[in-house]
Amino acid sequence: MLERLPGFRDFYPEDCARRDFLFRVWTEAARRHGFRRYDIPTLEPLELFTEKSGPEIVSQLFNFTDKGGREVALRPELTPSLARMVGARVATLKKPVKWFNIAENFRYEKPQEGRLRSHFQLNCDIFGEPGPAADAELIAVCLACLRAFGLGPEDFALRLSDRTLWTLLLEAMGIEGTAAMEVLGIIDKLERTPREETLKRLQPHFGDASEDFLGQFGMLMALHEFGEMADFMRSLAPNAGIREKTETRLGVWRELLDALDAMELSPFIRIDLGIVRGLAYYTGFVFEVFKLAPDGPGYAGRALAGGGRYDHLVSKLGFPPTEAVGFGMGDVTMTQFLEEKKKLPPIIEAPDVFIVAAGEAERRAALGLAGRLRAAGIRTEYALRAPGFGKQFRLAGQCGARLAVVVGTDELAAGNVRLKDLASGGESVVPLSGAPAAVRVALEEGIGSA
RNA sequence: GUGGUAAUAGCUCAGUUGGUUAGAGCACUGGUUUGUGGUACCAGGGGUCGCCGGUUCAAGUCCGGUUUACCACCCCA
Repeated sequence: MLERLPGFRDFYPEDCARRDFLFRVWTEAARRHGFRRYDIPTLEPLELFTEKSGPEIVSQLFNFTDKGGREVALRPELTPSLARMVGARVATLKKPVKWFNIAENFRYEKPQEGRLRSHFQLNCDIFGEPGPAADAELIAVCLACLRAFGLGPEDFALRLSDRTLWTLLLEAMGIEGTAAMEVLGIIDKLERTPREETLKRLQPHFGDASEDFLGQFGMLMALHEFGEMADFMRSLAPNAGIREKTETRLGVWRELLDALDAMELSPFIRIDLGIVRGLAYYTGFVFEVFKLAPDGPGYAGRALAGGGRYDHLVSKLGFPPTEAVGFGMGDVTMTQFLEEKKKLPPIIEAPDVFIVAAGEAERRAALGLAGRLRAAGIRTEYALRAPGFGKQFRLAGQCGARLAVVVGTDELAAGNVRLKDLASGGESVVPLSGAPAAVRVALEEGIGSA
């Protein structure tokens, strides 16, 4: 038997209905925040991804040589394509550019929980605005995309961190450039790495003082109040230059937190410098959204969403420098989360009416009626192979139709059809010619059983 | 890429120390029912027991390999 490729999913109608629901909620949330939808090709030149992430990325791509000899790859993410689109027209696009997209992404990785070889991702990005107002706006739409499902601060939290602050901290400790990037990488994995292993990795950068530095990282990451964090950062500044840069950055923090507070989003925000994110291209505020652990204060599972500022990416791809901030949110983890929280509504795919025809003679009239009802926008079903009368009613009940329309011998002879409200059992007789209008009224008001 | 666990009907699973023709519930199809349903009753279809090989008189059951899935790593959004 032929099987699916590993890491891919079939979507049966009920799965598709659920996915449509997810996408619809996301789309509406994004549009409410003024984001416009764009789209990009599924297949891209391989170079687009190696340019951004280096040649190692190829091992994680679905890539091949096409019939024209081009090296191509299925997109693993859409940020590079997006940066290209924006970069190509950056001079004429009205700023800020606020765009969103929901698309399938592919990665050649070993499939595991919450992580397949194909998944759909919502992406929202803002280009052309360097100030924290853009970060606040982006965080607002990200939170909205979760809240729109009925999830609240008791369900999830956004952990907010800052690459700029980390860079300053490391600079204060005498670590800069690529060494700083490496240390950030170690910090990124701190939560899931044993202490001894972390110390070993810090050794090349801090030598015998590794233990002290790790202690300071730990203290910083444990601070979740802005005031405490600010004091801690000030206390570490070794000279006036870094002190001034730190003070400036803390001012930007204050602006961001103030905007989030004004939008009444503070209950969702946790200052948490433990987040640095693996990607090298992030430059400023970064964040990840986690579901809260059912018991206790911690977080559970894989990140539901993640994002941040990446001001250098567009220029790195060869376009004019353009500030950018964005986030992504995947359908796999999101669906799991919604199921867990019972926030997926029952999917109703039932027709509005089911037509019951008495016999062959009535069937022509029934088909004609079906056409007219459907033209009037009414979801209409009937049995393709007309079984007995009782059987047709059974089908009407099973499919969940709200109304049965009976095209009966006596009714038809008088130019009528009979409507039956399948919930109340109430019936009424209406003229065949006026059936669509009568059905519409019956769907809205129901038919009393009296 | 490494290790652990698992794989029996569309789904959830049972299947004794290896022993006749591999079962249940749900789902599906038909009938009871050619003028009243969803929720009654009866019947039916559906399986190379993931795949390949081995041990044995005999394998769903034991052994080896392989594929896939899940879990933990590695890597990474």
